[in-house]
Amino acid sequence: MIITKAGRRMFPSVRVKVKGLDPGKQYYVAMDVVPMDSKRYRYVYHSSQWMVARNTDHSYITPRFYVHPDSPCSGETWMKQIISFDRVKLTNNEMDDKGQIILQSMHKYKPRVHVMEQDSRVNLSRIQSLPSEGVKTFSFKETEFTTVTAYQNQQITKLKIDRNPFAKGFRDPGRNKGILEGILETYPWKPSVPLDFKTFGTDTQSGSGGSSPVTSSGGAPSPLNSLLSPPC
Amino acid sequence: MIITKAGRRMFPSVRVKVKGLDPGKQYYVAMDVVPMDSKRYRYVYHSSQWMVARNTDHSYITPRFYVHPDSPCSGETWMKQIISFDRVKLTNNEMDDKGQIILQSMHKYKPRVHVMEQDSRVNLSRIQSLPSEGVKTFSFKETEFTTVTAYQNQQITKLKIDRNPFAKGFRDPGRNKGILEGILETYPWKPSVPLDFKTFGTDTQSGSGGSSPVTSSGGAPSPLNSLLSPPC
DNA sequence: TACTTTTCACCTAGGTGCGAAGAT
DNA sequence: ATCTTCGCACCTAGGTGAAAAGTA
Repeated sequence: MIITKAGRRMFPSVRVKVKGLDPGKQYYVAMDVVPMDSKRYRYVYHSSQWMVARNTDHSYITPRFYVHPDSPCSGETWMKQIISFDRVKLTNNEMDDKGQIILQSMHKYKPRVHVMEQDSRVNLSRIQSLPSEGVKTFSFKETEFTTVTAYQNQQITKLKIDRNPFAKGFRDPGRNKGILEGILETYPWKPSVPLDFKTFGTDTQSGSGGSSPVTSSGGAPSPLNSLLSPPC
Repeated sequence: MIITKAGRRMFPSVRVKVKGLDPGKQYYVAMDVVPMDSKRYRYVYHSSQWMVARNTDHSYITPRFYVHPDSPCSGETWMKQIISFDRVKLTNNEMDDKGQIILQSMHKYKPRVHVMEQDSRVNLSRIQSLPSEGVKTFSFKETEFTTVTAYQNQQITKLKIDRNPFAKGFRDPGRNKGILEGILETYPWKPSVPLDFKTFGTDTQSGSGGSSPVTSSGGAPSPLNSLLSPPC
């Protein structure tokens, strides 16, 4: 994943579905990115793989949280939409003052998604760490990535150019779809099983099914629903 | 002010400063637009003024609220920034389902700003009207406007073209600044006295001073301040 | 006649990878 | 030698009033 001083969006972005929430309760949904290890990597071109370049980077920085802009929002609303973190920005600037997620280049990371009830009456702007109760954390092996300041691999570059609308200007219209393209179009980008607030605990990986059918109840819409417009 | 089926931003937009809030408490800030009367107007070009065209339009629609996207937010944060409603959109489509503010063309309106404490434990998505306590409402004569689907007055058109960045393409670079331009540049667009949550009651006009100096206290910034990023 | 709707060129605002230049 | 930064052309996304066409 590209990181820059000014901050760069992730592509593809983290997108999840959630179930098992109480439709009437209010929740915050947030994301952070944690290191897989403390190793620095380098990409070996001729063998097309990442190798350990150096070990033990010190200076562990407490990860920053990105709170989903729809927060806080009712369980009902969270559950009926895809929750997309497409505005998260990654930076390598340790002095960043724009609340962006700070990472080191040439390292491996894993995004996490947190779902927390609002009514655990902690003032989110004052606590030092995530509350230990009323929070569920999810992550997926499929979303692990390596940070770079410039792409190391032609296939990744092509993937981004072909899939990211903002890179359309670099697309090569003359060429037929290659092997990679074929793989991409059938690849299951994300598990079809929604995050289950009731079933999973902290830092659990998904993949197998959860239970807890979604009770898609519905408080009657009121004239003032627009108070939280767009519907939230 | 232009209104369209798809929704049109206001220009200039409503912008306020607030003081007298409890820095530690959480507040919602919202805006709505209420009719000045139930009259329909027409613009008489040769006398350059709006005349009553017809009286008593029935079908009073409950105004929609636009909640400022930073809501909820601490009093401390609200008070240290200009609160801008530049993303509000006005529409003449009574069937609008995007939460936009619905108005009738050729009528006169007045924007209002509401500041309310969060802890009045009403679920905002379920109540039928604004709570009667813990809410302060402000409005300003300077912000009254008449709705149109096309400008009726060349001076207004020129004003918008000259001041709205998105209308830059229509600017006439050859012409010197006219009389209107001169007036505009010295006009006090908004009162310099911030809204005082403690002093004013419901639907009060500003203009004279309020008391209540702002105690710009400051809870020490915590690592998790970014939980509400951008700073809020 | 008196408004409203639609389409359009022309903007602002900002997200891409490229390639040259910079840094260590 | 290896990684990072910066300016750039080229996009997406969407906010303007003009002018033509629509409505009643």
